[in-house]
Amino acid sequence: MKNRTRGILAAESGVKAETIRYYEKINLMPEPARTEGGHRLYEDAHLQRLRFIRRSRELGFTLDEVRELLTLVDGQQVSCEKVQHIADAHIKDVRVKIADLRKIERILRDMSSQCSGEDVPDCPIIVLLQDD
Amino acid sequence: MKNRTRGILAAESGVKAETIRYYEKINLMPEPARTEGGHRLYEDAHLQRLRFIRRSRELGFTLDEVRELLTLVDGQQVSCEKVQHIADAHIKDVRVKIADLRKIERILRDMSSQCSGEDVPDCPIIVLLQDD
DNA sequence: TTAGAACCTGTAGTTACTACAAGTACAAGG
DNA sequence: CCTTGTACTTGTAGTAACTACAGGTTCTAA
Repeated sequence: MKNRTRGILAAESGVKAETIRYYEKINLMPEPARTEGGHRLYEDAHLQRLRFIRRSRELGFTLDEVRELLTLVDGQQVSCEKVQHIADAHIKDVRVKIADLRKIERILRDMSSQCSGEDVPDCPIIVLLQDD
Repeated sequence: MKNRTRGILAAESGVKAETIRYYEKINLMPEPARTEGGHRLYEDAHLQRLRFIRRSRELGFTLDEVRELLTLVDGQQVSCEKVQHIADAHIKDVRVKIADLRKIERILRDMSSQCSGEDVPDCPIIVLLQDD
């Protein structure tokens, strides 16, 4: 019910004011009403939508995935199946990323442990980075 | 000793030909000699440097970090201490990323498990995404 | 009324590439 | 020697998801 300016919406949603404008530009957020002078006025629906976007982004969904999710939300009845499909695909991505980072962490740890930290001519880390 | 064109260097290094040109533009790779007609001719040193860059990138170092590492390599004597410092800072970054992704994975898993996949009016995933 | 904060617009910068378009060089086969 | 096709040359624009201006206007509170 309450109308708010962009700065207020930013504070309420946790999304930066400039980002809100960006989301409007790429049609992720609908254009709000304006004051006579041209200032944006946001309603509760905007806040709800923006929080949805923020939460989705925090969970690592791309803006395209968020857009898909929002399309499903916008439809009169949400297709649970489709939502779950998007979420499950994303879980897979996240798991792959974790596995990759674990490998990287192990290699970095091994490299660093071989380095005494003293200024010897051939730093083991550099040598390892040069290996193919 | 062997000279090579950009395409050959790309094949030997595992870095795409266009990316090599990009690295030259941002002064990560030195300008190579040219044929009379203007084609680039790379030497072994270029290959070695490019492999170093590729390996560092694979381990998640940013180009700025790679640049720092290369500066240390370029110095007549490598400072092992500085190299280890960069590597250790990067390990920390990687660990933070892994921790974040684990949290995300758990939340996504929980969300998905609450969703039956049937088309009920309020998909639990959507509801959870709307929570603040 | 006036000062200053917050807003408006459009545009450029960020990271690390990738993908053109339009033209030139080179290597191999005949 | 000539042709043909591939690989090369350049500069520029696009990608994701913002972020940061500049230069000007509106709103709010004292």
